[in-house]
Amino acid sequence: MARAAGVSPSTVSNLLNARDHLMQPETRRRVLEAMESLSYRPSRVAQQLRGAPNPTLGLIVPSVTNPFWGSWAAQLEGAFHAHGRQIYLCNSERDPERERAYVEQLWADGIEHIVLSTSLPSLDHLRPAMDAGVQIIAFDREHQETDPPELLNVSIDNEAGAWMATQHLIERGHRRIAFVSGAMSTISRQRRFAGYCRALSENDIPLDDALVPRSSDLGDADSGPLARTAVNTVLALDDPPTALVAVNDMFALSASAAIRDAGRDIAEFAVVGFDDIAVGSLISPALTTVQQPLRDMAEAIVRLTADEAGEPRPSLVFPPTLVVRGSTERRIP
Amino acid sequence: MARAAGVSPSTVSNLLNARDHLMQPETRRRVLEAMESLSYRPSRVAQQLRGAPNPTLGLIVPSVTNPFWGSWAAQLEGAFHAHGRQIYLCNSERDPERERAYVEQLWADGIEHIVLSTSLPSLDHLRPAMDAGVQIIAFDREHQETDPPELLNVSIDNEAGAWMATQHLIERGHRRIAFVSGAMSTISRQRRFAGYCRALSENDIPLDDALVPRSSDLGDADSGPLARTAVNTVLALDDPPTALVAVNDMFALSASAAIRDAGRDIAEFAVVGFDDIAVGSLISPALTTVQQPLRDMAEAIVRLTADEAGEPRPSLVFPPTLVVRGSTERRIP
DNA sequence: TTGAAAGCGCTAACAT
DNA sequence: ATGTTAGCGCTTTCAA
Repeated sequence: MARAAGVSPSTVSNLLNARDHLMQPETRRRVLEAMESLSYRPSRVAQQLRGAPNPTLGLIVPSVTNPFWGSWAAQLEGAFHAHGRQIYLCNSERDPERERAYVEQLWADGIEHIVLSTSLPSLDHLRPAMDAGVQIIAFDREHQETDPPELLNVSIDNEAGAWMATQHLIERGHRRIAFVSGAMSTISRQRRFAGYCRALSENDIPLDDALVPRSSDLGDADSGPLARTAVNTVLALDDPPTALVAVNDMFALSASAAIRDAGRDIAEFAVVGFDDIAVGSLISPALTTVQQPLRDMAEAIVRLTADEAGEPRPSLVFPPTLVVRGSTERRIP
Repeated sequence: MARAAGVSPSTVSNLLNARDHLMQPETRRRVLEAMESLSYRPSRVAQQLRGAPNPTLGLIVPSVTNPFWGSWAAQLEGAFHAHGRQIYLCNSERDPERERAYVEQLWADGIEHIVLSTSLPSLDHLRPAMDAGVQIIAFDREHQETDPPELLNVSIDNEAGAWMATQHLIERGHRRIAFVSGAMSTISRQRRFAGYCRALSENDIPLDDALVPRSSDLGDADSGPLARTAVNTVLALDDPPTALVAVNDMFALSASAAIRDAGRDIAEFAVVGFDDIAVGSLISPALTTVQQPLRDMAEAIVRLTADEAGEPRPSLVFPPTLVVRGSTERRIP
């Protein structure tokens, strides 16, 4: 391009990088004019080859179909937008191979920071990228003993959240409480289940495996069939539950639908979700759920990525909040 | 890297690009070994500087918070994944400036195809990128007279969809039908409104402006307050509506919540949405809505982006489908 | 105040 | 069967 303005590349570069104090107004004008008429944009690709960082942030989520992940993406996008930074969102379906491919693609595009919202126990598939200096921030995944030291984890206390949900039901008199989830192969789900177990145990309610239907499918893309099977299983028990804790709001809604479809009155049943998706407050009965402080978490991540490397940066755990609504109105005498 | 394997760069390049028929097994081994031990990945940045295309596809959506856009993103991602291609999702909040910035960022990263799911009437802000050869495919935006010829539009027939929704209500006996939307500044919303008007007109029902509350806010991120205001306005009329058509499912759910909050029995009211988000079928009453054939549309886009340039590629319009569920059960005698 | 030259990592044409 | 060279578009000395 520069050539077409009748000046040397370095002159253009100088102007581009605000090193134009000493520049002849006339020259500047000529260059600016040529830029405009050619609608020239400096090639970020060339800049990156020279070592400039790609300012964009990568965000990988398990399933954009689940509105929770959409809200999280929007929240994080908003927080970074306020700092003039953009986000590329990637959908992994929680497939480690897909996750690896996205991380390597972002890496290949020179992106330095990736927020990985996938709570898989092992992060081995990301080793090469991490070794190459890609900074990974894991979201929704509490710190593990075996994690590499450069990994940052940002999460709520999932165990505490599920404990609150379960404790709330117990306080309303429920003692037969099902736990509805897909596969529990992620760290956050394991923690949620642990919170459920602790609440039962603290209240001297024995854990009944029959109330925790198992599945090997995560149900991220579609919780419907899994929740239906689970609900039908527990409703068929001799001593069926009067309440259920779902591993997330989509499971809660799917389970509620299954209860209705089984001909039961949903008002006779208490349901608690997890995540606080927007529709939870629009439906009837409105969904009691556990809320994550997404805004605070997004801002913490903005700060983490702005930090100069080298400083000690601990993993962060945020407190969840129980939001009580109509779906847990009923009290058991 | 190559240097560290004791061979020339071209040798590495040859191997990388499967031009290794004539290669000494011993040499190949040495190179492969060095790659492995350094966990070497060819720099896509350098490759792009040499002219290689970035295989990733850009997808810009108005609001990842709306589950419809999440489903669309997942659908398109799945279709491209089947062809070994990845997608970067960007959230524009329907802000033209944000949209422009994302398009230019994708352009700067060497991405050639962008699916732009924003139905703004003018696309002037994207001219520079389009002139530079970035292929833009507009989704949810029917072709306009003033569109540049290289623009491809992929959309449903929004007018027909809204006509079906309104006609359905009329057939159930409703004659006072509100139209609930945020700002109608997008092409798809204008078309939907046109379909509503045509159905009324064909049935000799006068269009009553009082049943079409106006707003200047699109309500993409949060339809709640807009829907609430709209509902309260129409319910306060002397001759209030018995049914409503919403511009999308989120507005339908928000409006239903507002009706309930106003103390009305939702069963006395008929509601039709638009988009068929997953939760619509999980709630009670389940939401009657207009479905878009997302799978077909995603596959059409895969084909469009695979086409060699130069072939004539017309804009595509798909037919919507009315999905009747419980929210329009009631008949007016 | 501006320009010339080198080099980032890769590929393609050409040479050996 | 492998190496050499030039150049993609930019930035950064250094020189003029």
